Amino acid sequence: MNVAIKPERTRLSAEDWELAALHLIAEQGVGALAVEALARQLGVTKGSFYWHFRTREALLNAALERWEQYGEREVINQIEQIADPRKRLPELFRRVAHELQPHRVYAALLKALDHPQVVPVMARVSQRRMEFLTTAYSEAGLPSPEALNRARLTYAAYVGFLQLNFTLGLPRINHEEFDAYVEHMIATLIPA
Amino acid sequence: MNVAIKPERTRLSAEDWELAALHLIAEQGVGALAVEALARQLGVTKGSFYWHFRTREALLNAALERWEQYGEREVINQIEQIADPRKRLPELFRRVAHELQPHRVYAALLKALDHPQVVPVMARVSQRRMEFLTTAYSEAGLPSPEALNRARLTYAAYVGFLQLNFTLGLPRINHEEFDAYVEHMIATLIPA
DNA sequence: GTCAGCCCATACTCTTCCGTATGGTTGCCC
DNA sequence: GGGCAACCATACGGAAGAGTATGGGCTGAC
Repeated sequence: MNVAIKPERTRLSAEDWELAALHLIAEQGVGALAVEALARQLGVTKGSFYWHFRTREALLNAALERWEQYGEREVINQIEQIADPRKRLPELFRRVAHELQPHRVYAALLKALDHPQVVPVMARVSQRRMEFLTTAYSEAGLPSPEALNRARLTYAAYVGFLQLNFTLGLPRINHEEFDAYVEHMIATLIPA
Repeated sequence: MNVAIKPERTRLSAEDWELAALHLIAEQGVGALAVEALARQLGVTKGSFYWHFRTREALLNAALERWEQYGEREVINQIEQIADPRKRLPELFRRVAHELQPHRVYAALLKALDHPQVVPVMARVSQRRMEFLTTAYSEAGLPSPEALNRARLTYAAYVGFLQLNFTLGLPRINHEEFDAYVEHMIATLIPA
C-alpha cells in the first residue's frame, strides 16, 4: 500500500513532492502530512525534502495552491458548455455524484479548517463555487434572493454529504439507492 | 482568555476534566486536546490528570460518552412534545438555527473523523438524528422512500452549514439574511 | 574527462507531548 | 488528633517529528 508511486528510482522535483502531498492529504488528512513519512513513501530521506522546500509549511502552501489552480477549471468549465441553463444543474448534480474521487481532497481540507493555511484557500474555492451555483439557479428561473439561498442550501448539502459518507461511513448506501437519492435532490432543489 | 474556569481553587473531579475537555474541543478541536495544556488551563499539573485517568485516550472517550449521553435528550425530547406533526419540522429548523452554540462540539467532532475514537460516537448520534428526521418527514406526509431521502438531504445541509459557517467563516451572513435563509430552507425542504 | 550545480544521505539538535515514579499535602472520619 | 484515602507537584524517561549541518554522488555542459 505504501509503495512509492514511481517505482523506477529517479530524481525528484518539487512537483513530485506536491503531488505526493496532495495524495497523502486525500488519504489521511492534513494532519498526517509529515516530511519523514512522505520521504519514506517516495523512497528518499528528509535530506531531499529540505533541498526543495524551506519548511513543511511551504510544502503545504505549494500543494494547496496547486490544488486550487488545477481544480478550478475542472467541472465548471465543463458545465458551462451546456447550452440550456435548465439542464445545467441536473447535469452538474449527476456528474458530481458520480465522480466523487476528485472531491477527496476537498473533503480532507474540510476537516482541516483549524489550520490557518487552509482557511483562505477553502474560502476562495467555496466562494467561487457558490457564486457559480447562484448564477446557475438564476438562469434556471429563480429570482435573485432565492437563487442565492438555494445555492447556499445546495452547497451545504454537498459539503455535508462529503462529510457523512466519505469520512463517517454512515449506513453504507448502495448504488441504486444512491442514484435515487441524487434524483430526489434534483427534484427537491431544482425548480421545474 | 485561558483563565481557569473555576477561579476558586478547589480539588478537581473526573467530571471537571471531562467538561473542560469538551470545552476545549469545542474551541480548538480534538487535536488540541493535550493533557498538559488542559492542566494549565485548570490551574494544576499533569500529576492531577493521571490520577483521574489512565491515559489521554481515556479522557477523550469519557468526554465523548458524556457528550453523547447529554446531547440526546436535548432537542429531540423537546420537539416531540409538539402535537401537530406538520409544525414539528419548521419548529425544529428554527430552534436549531437559533441555538447553534450546543452544536459547536458536533462541528468540532466532524473535523476529527480521522480519529478512530470519535467515529463510532458520531455514527450513532448522526444515525439517531437521521432516524428522527425520517419519521418526522413521514408524519408530515411524505411517503416512505422520499421521507428517508429528504432526511438525508436535510441532515447533510445541516452538517454542511456547520462546516461552512462555524469553521470556515464564509461571507459572514448577517441576522436578517440568515433568518431569510432558514425560511427558505423550510419552504424548500418541508412539504406544504 | 572534468567541473559545477543539482539532488540526496547521514547524523546530529531541539521541541513537544505522553506517560511513569515518587513523594508531598489536604480533607475526612473516627 | 491520628491516620488513611484522595488529590496534586516535581522530576524524570522516551518517542516523534521539525529543522540544520555537512559531505557525498549523479549528470549534463564544455
